[in-house]
Amino acid sequence: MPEGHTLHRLARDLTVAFGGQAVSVSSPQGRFADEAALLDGAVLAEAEAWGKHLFARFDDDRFVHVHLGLIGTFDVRTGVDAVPPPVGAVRLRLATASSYADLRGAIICALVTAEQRAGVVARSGPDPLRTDADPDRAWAGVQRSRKAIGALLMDQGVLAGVGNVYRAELLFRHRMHPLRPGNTLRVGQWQAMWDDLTVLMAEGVLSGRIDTVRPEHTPEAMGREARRDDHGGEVYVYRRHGQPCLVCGRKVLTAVLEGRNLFWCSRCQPAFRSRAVG
DNA sequence: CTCACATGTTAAG
DNA sequence: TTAACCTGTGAGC
Repeated sequence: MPEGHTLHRLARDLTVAFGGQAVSVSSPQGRFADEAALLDGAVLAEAEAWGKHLFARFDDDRFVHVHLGLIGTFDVRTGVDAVPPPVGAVRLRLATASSYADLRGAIICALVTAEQRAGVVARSGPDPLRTDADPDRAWAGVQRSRKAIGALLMDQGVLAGVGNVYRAELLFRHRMHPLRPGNTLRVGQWQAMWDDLTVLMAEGVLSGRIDTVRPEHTPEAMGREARRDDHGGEVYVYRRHGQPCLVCGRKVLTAVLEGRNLFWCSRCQPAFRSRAVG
């Protein structure tokens, strides 16, 4: 679940549920108990996402900084008759009379200052989901790097919010080999990828899923049987290794790059060949 | 039921 | 490079 779209969706839901209200803050699991006591009863002004980081702003410019990591969840429930007892290891619970939100398994849950929040933002690249994002900053990071574009897309200091699913799918949609060096891209290629990301991820915020298959390639349009992926969306290559490419039929390949699984089609995303020699 | 692995990142070795 | 975070899902027995 937790790529950038998930965090932006969560920020929206938290703001709707708690924005402008005094919130009961607790830590049933205990690891956030001291901080929760300091915040208990304070007004939550708004929640905001920056890449995969989430910040909930409380009175006096205090922020709860959350990063879900790989396994974290933050469940927001509104319109309840009564707030139920916590289930499992709830590190942070926000609650009002009619809403509650439970955080479990997060890699970061901390009470931070505005300065600390600004530091996280400063270390992040532009976020395609933010209207104030500057794609040229990301291009600068891509253009000067000899690292693979498949690694740069996941580098949160180059751009913020892309995870393994969006990486695999964006590269497929642009027919780009994951190992192509960043400094071999043309600016037009990067602009097209960035523009595509802003649309795809904004759709992801609305739907809560990652859907990347174009209408002309859906199973229905291709006369194939419909299919459902683990994560609930329709994708071209993510975790489809060994299965036929939805466009050309060749087997989807997989490899590990910097500790993360990579997926691509060898025919649709041919290896990049430098023009420098020969 | 138990086990491995996952849309992520940091810190220790 | 590996463990930790410690949830959720799917595969396999």
